[in-house]
Amino acid sequence: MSTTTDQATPERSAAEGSPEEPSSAASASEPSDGTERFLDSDLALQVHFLASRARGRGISHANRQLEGLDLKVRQFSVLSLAASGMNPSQRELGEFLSLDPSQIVALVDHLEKRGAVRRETDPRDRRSKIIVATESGEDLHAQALKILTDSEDHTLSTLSPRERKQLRSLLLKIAF
Amino acid sequence: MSTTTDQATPERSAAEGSPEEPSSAASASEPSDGTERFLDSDLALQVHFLASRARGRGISHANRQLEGLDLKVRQFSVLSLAASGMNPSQRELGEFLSLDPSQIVALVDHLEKRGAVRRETDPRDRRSKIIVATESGEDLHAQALKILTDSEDHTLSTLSPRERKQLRSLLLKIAF
DNA sequence: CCATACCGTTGAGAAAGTCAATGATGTAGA
DNA sequence: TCTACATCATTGACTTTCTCAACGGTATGG
Repeated sequence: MSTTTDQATPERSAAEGSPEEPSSAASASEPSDGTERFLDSDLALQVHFLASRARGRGISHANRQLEGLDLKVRQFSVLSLAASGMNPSQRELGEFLSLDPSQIVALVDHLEKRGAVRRETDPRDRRSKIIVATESGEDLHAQALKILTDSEDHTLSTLSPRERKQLRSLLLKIAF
Repeated sequence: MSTTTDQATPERSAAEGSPEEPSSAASASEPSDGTERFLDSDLALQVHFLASRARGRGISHANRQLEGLDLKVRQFSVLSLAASGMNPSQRELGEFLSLDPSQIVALVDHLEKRGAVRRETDPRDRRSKIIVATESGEDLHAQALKILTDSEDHTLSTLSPRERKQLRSLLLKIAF
């Protein structure tokens, strides 16, 4: 798909004055800078590149929206599983989130100090620590989930409901 | 545009004890580990999570396959655009790859020392440096592209050709 | 000529990722 | 039972990646 009237030929580069500017912190977005001409490169065909960009945009936006809760997507992912009622251990958290156990420690430490989660020694295996959300943690999670849902809705705004479903389904197939 | 808060880039796949081909006689279920029970969590519905995991797995595998060329996906992305004939400037590289200009400097420095790319001052704007691949750089790119194509083929092995096309199309829509 | 904006570069510090080692605990086998 | 080995959370050291501010060289518009 090409909505560009531009071509790959390096003819000129500065014929347009200054398009616009990121006036303050509001609308803005749509980083359609002028690098769309690279969409024809073979790099742009690679899924890892597209996934990286999509992910980057999504997480970036989500993190901005979460600022009010002083929470990051990274922390939310742990909190979310802790609040899921599925009683994940730290090792499981690491597996599922593709994070090193040492990072889980730091994440849980942070959330625990904040009073959002609690470490509970698994009675069946005292080496293992089950991470569960506190009441305020569940509160926080509910608020964050709402914000993230809206954020994702924004991120996927160019996709129809059907396409969104397809996207999730396809990603799920290759994510595990 | 500068993305304010962004998250990292997990490039590790804890879920892989043995790279290579899974095969084996085992039943080989979806998740390599045993954390599939979390697929019902609301976290697993979030596109950013799925994209992160998919991306992590893909890049991780790709990087392993590229080890023989002593090249990383990150470096390839710059080399690829340099070898595209589109004469990208460093600023454009940064925009397109969502990387800070300072990171582009480091990446180009590395590739230049290796003799894969060359900095050419843009005659139209002497502030700007056009990055072009050398002959050996184009060679390297060709080899890497082949490896990455195979790698992606492996990463997307659970998807039909039609689904792969859909996935690229959907990601493209939300990546820009 | 001057003010302003942009490009690449440098440097510093924060965040994230990687890896090895350790204490506590669990498990299987002699 | 005792013993060897594996697993879990944790710590610490280190590398990579990210983010931001500042600076010199260059362009652009008065």
